[in-house]
Amino acid sequence: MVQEAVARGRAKAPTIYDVAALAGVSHQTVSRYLKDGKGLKPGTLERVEKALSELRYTPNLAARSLRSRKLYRVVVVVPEASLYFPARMLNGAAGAAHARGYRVDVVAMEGTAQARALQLERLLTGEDIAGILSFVPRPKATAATGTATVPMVVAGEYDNKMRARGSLADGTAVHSIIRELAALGHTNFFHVAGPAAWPAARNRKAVYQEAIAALGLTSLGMAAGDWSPASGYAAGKKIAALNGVTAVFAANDQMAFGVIRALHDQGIRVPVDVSVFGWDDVPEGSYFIPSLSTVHMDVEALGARSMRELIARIHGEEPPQDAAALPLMELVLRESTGPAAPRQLKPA
Amino acid sequence: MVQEAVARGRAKAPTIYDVAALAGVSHQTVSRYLKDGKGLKPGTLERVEKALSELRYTPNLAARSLRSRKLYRVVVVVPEASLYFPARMLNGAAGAAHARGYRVDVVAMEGTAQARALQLERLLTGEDIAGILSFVPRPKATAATGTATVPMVVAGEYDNKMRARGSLADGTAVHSIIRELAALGHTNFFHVAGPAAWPAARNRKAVYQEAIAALGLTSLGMAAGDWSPASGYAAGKKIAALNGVTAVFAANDQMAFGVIRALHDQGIRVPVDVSVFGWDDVPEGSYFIPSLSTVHMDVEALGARSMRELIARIHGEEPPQDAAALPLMELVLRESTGPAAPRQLKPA
DNA sequence: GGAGTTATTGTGAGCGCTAACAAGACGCTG
DNA sequence: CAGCGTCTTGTTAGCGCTCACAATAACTCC
Repeated sequence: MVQEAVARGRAKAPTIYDVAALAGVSHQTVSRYLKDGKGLKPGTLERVEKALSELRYTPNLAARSLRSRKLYRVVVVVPEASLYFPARMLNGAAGAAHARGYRVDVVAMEGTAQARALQLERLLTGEDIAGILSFVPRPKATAATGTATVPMVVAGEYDNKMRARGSLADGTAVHSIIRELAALGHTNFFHVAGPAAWPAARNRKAVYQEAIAALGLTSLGMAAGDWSPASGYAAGKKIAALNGVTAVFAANDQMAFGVIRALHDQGIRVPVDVSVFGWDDVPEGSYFIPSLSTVHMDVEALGARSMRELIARIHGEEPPQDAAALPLMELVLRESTGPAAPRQLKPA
Repeated sequence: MVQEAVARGRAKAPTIYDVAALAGVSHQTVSRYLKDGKGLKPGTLERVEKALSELRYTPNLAARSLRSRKLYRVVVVVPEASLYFPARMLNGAAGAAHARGYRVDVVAMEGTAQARALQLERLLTGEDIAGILSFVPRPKATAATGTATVPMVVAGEYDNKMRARGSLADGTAVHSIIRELAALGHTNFFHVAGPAAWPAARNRKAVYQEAIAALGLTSLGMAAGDWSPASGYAAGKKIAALNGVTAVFAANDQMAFGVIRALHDQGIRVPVDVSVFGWDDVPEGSYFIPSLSTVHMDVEALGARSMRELIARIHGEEPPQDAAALPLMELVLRESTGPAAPRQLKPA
C-alpha cells in the first residue's frame, strides 16, 4: 500500500552516475568531490560542480549510510508532558544537527521512570542511530548499566560539576539573584526547587544555598516542586503560612507564577510584602500581574550547544569549547521584586 | 573522523541472511516474513520467528529504503520562533508517526515569508522524505506552484471549509464562548485575531463574526495580533480607548494575557469592567491574576491526528475519519469572565 | 496416476553509494 | 630517457535488502 507514494510521478532522482556522465568523469570522482573535494584537479572540480548543480543532485543518504556504515540520525528525547519544555530548545538542537548533516528524530519519553528506562534501553541498543540527545534526566537504572553502545548526551548533565558555566544547568545566575534581592534589603529567603532528577534543578538549589551562606542571609526553607505552576502554588501556600519570608526564588517561571498566585490568594502582596524571582523568561512573564523578575536564557543556543556536544562525541572529537563564550543568561528585573517589606526600612 | 563512531565496538548487526541460515530457510523467506508473514507454512513461520528473536534482529532501514525506494522519514515543520507552539502537539505527531513506522525530523521555519517559501521548496523537491506535516501556514508562493511532489499536510488547512469539526482550525467553540458571554449580559464585543495566514486564526475570526451576527450582538472592532502577548497588549490599549466594550475574545491565551495587562494598566478591571476570553488553556492560565477563561484543546491528539492524515495521504488511503469522534475542545470558565458591567444590570 | 493449479520457497540481480585497489598522468632524478 | 614516486582518476565489489522470476512442493480433478 505504500507503493503509491513512490509511484506518485516523482521523477527519478539523479545519481552520481548521471552526474559523472554529464561531467565526463567517473562516478568515483563525483563521490570524491562530495566527500571533501580534495585531490581533484581544478578543471575536473569545476566540471563536477557544474554537473552537480545542473542536475540538482542530492545524495541518497540511505545508500550512503548503507555502504559507509555511518549513521546520520540522532534521536532527541523530550519530556512527554512537556508543558514546560521550550520548543525553541528543540529547534536549536535540530538546527545544529542539520548543520552537520544529521537527521533528527524526536521521541517523547513517556510513562513511569521504569517505562522510560526501558524505552531508553531500546533506543540505546538500536542499531540505526548515531547518538541520543536527551533533555530528560537519565533514569537511574540506565545510568547504572554501563553498556553505552550509542553516544548519548543528557543536556545539562555532561558537565556535572556544579554550576558548569554556560550549560543548561548553569546556576551561576542564582548568585546574582540573591545578591540583587539582598541589595533590596531582603534577608529571609525561600527556594522553590525543581525535581531533583534534573541537573538544572539541583544546581540552582545548590547555588542558592551557597549564595545564602556566602552572603550571611537566612533561608527559611525550601519546597520541592515539579516545574508546574500547581507545585508552585502549593509552595506558595507553605510560604504564606511561614512567617517572615520576604524573598522567594523559584527554579522556573511557571512555579513562580504559582507562588505569586498563592500569595495573592492569601492576601499577601507581591512585591510589597514578598518579592518573587523566576527563571526562564517565558514570554508571558512581562504581562503577568505583577510582571515577573526572572533570568533570561537563550534556550535556542543552549539546545544547539547540547547538540554540538553530542555530535562531537559521536565523532570522537573534543567537545566544542564555545561554551563560556556567550553570555546565555541575564537577569531581568520586573515588578515582582522590590524593596524588602517597609517594617525593615527606616523612614527618610 | 566519523569512523570512530562506527568502530566503537558495536557488534555487527545480524542480517536476514544470518536469520535465514539459523532458521534453515532462504533469505527471501525471512524477508517475506518481515513483510507481512503471509503465505508461509506454520512450521517455517515458527522457525523464522525463533531465529529472529534469538538473534535479536532489527532490520536495516537504510538498505530496505534503498531497495524498495520507499521512505520512512517525514518532516514536521514548526514555527521558528515557536514561543507559542505547544511542544505537546509535536509529541502527538511524533508518536503517531512512530506508530506507523516513520521517523520524524523536525525543521524550524525561519525568516521571511520568502525565505520560508524557498526552504519549503527545497524540502518539497528533496528526494528522501515521505511527506511533510507543517504546523506553519503555507506561504502563498508555494501554494501556487502546483508541483506538489511530496505529500504535504498543513495542519488545520486541509479541511479548509470553515469550522471543520475537530481539526486544529475548528472554530466551533467560539460560538459557545459568545453565547456564554451573552448569557452574562454582554452585548458589546471585541476580537483580537491571530495572523490571517493561519487557518485557525481565520476560522476563529469568521466564527466570531458569525456568532455575533447570529445572536444579534455588536462587535465594536477587531485587532490583528500575531499570537504574541505584546500584540495582545497593543490591542488592549485600543480596547481601553474605545468606549463600551465589555467582552473581549482573544484568539489565543498569550494575547489574552496581553489584553488583560493592558486593561489593568489603564485602570480597567477584569472581569468587573471587561470580561476576557482566551484560547488554548496554557497551564499558567489558571494562575494568572485573574485566572483566564479559555478553551481547552487536546493538542496532543490534534497533533497525532494531523500526522495520521499525512500518513494516510502518503499511502494514498482515505484520511481516517476519527475526527468528529472525540470532543477535543472544551470551554473552561475562570475568573476573567463575569457578568457585564453593573450599569447594564438592574438592581434586584 | 498424470496433467493442471495453486501454495510455498529459492535464486539472481541491483537499488546508489563508498572502500579498496588498480591504473594512468605527470614530474623529477640520475 | 628509463625508472621511480606522487598526484589524479578509474574499476570493481559489495553494504542489506526487496523485486521479479524460477523452481519446487502440495493439492485438485478427471
